[in-house]
Amino acid sequence: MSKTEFGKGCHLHLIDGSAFIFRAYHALPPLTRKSDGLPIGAVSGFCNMLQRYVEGNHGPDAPTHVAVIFDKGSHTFRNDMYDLYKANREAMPEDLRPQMPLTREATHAFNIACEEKEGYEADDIIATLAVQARAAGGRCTIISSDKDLMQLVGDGVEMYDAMKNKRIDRDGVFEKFGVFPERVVDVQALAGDSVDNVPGAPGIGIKTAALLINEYGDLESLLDRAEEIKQPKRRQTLVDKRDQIELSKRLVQLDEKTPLDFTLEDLEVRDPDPDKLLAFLAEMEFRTLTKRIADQLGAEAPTITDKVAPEAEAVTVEDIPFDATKYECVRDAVALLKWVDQIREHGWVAVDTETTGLNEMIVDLVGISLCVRAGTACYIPLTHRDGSADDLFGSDELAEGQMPLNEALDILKPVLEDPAILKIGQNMKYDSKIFKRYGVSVAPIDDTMLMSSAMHAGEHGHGMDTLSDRYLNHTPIPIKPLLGSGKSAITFDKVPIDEATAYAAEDADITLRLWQHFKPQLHRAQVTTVYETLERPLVPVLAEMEMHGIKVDREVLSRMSNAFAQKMAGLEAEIHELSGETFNVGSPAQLGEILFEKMGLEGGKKGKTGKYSTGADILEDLATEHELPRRVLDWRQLSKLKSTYTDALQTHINPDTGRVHTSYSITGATTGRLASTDPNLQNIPVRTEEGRRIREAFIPEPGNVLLSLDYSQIELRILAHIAGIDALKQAFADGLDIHAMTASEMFDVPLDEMTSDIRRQAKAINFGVIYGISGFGLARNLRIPRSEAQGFIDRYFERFPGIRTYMDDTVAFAKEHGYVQTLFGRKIHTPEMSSKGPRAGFAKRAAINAPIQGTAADVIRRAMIQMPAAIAHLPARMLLQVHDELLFEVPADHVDETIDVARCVMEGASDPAVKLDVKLTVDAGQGANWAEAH
DNA sequence: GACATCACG
DNA sequence: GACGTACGTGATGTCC
Repeated sequence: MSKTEFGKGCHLHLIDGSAFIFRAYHALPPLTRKSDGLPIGAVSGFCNMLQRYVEGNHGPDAPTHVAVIFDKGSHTFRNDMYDLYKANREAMPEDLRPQMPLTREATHAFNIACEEKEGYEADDIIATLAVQARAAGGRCTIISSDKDLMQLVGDGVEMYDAMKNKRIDRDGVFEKFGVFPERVVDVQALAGDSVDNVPGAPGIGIKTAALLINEYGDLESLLDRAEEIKQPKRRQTLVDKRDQIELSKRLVQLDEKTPLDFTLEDLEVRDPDPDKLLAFLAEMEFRTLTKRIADQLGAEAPTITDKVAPEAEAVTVEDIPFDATKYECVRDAVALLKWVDQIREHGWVAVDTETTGLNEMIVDLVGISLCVRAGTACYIPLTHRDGSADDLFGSDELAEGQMPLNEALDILKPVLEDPAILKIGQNMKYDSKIFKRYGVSVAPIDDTMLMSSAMHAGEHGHGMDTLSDRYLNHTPIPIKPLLGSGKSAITFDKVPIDEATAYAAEDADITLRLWQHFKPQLHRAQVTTVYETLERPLVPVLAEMEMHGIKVDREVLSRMSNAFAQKMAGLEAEIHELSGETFNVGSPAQLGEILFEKMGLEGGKKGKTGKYSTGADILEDLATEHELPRRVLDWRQLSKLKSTYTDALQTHINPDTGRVHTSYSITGATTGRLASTDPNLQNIPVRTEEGRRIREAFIPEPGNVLLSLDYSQIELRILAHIAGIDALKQAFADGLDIHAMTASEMFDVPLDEMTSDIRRQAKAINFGVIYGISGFGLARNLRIPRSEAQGFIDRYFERFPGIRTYMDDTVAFAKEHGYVQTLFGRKIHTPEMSSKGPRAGFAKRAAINAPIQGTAADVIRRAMIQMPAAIAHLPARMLLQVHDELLFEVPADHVDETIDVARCVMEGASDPAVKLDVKLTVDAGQGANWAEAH
């Protein structure tokens, strides 16, 4: 094999292997190999990091040479100089030790050079190679954030912090040390390092060290001229501890002449051997990663055994009992700092906030609970009020024994924002919005609610009580007795601190246990990708949209409310006149009596409660013969618009922001769709002219416009792809009117002779197909005889036989597996599939619909997740999502650019995970309000 | 709190 | 052969 000589134009990547391993070990729960219980969490994380590294290595700056460098053994030449070097290092965790050789194997499996040398630290090898690369005229990037390596930066050598996605150059080093790389060892020699047990000069930290070095030029001059230092204590230290400081310098100085038995040329980038790589991953039983890499390499994924070692399963059972009396109430900084230490030790923490209500945009923070391992949790009360005080104003006084809110946040903020510490929550969107309002940006996160949704959508809800009952066999302390109900209900800040501690700390304890239960299961359920690409990344995106809100013009709504009230009064009088008595028009029961008893109209009883049904479709039929039903329909429309929209929306305008802030439920819909609440901004009227005008109240800030981009026929396009209907695909490719095309195919009418009525019928059929069509349903929708509707359906299946195959296959799959899947791997469980009677029909249709609706939901989720970065350079904001539509607010002079970018993201949202046979098309609209934009 | 009704995709 | 149905949501008002 001929090797390219390393030289100008070459780019060497050096990966700090030990850093990768420790980061992987602390970021993941203690995973074990299913078949024999071998600990493999760190190996798994390590492989994922390598994989992500390889994936990201394309483009102009790709490396030509690469190696992963490891530490070997614990005794190095530095121990010979100073026997206490790294003496206070904790022993390697028991479950990490057996994983060390596996990480080397993993590196070989990826066909990346893997180097280590007895007696030397990885840092020395890295230093030697970096210097060699520089000398040969090439460049070098050290993938690590270790400050000990910063002395190497400069002149073609850079560092890259993969975690923070940040390059570190000479300026970056200066930021960290206050000196440029060539003086870093001098500063380190003075400042010492408690982690590595480098003594340094007592009482001198990095800041002081940099100051001294910058003043005297370098360490040697400083020590020689130490007598000139003005501060007596500092002078004394430098004089007395000269030997210790010089030793420290030798300890931190990297050895750039490590003898190596390989050359730079040996590190040339090589493609992995698919067989070897996949065999290793399969041996580790990494199901998701094996499959993903197999797909990428175009190779077949090896099968992975499903057998479970009996002893391996037994140890996973959680035996620690819940005990609310063991929870700690943290009342001062000293106690809190102990918790911070524990959090840093573990690398993760379960967090829960207690607040004065449920609206994150309004409520106040009352307390915070933390948990680092099952049974070990605390509550930090912060703003509890003293309700027990006798004087009248007692309830406004802060209760005794709480640390100041700001002090607690100052201590917790670095932890909550630390990229190396995982914050675990149940519905973290809520807590991160609360924290955000107090200036804390929580990241990175895991969310047990989203994990449950990824694994169990369709099986049950994902609230904490449900999950705890189901998976921990423990019923949480109910909140009701603490807060009371009705008029006498209190807010959490009025709950006595001891009761609050038991309740709040338990929530964090439960959350941590759920996480430990769920995290290893994500892999087994094959939904890690769903969780990591479609669920978790949505949290910050939605949090930002919700907090930003949308401006609503109260005046417009108020005027409409008045107009509606007037019209309703008129209609009500007419209705009473026509019926001959005054009654509550809003009562379906009273209306039914009048229509079907007093007036004797046709259209009998229905409903389980024995009441007459007076739904819009029934009244619509009656309206052809009588005036009263029409009036009632009109009244109902106005009543709906007024109560649900023009009145209610006003109450949702936030007094501080003047905007309306909805809340999206990520797990609300089983299919993966979002749901919008408080208020629901996904059902603002649009279908009728009067209703549509409500959208005129949704407006941009002055100088801005509202921008609406929506997917055209996304569900039908996805159906065409999934069911493989060539005629439909072709029609979309040709940009045809899809409903007209369907009508033409079905009724043999040429497109140029199409009538709106025939097209309308075809449209109903197309939608019916998406919903799991039935003759009855179509008949009712089109108001045609059932036999005729059945004829349409038969004909449709004749013309598009692929549709029937899709439906049959989907139902069969659901029956066999108990779930169906979207194109992106989201699973929707169908537990009702095995039931008998009418429920089976529902389950069937839901199973047919779920992959279509769910895939469309996945697509727009992907677009939303990409959007913030895509529009970061623009002054545009994403405000709302309405299933297939995204609404933006943008200054008028950036409209076209925003449309281009957002459309590009939306139309390409399925790439590269899924290659659709059908192009996705996005329509755009803009205007001075939502009615104009849509 | 169940139910009916109706707003959206 | 009868059953009793379009899929997915949330908010409101009535009535018990």
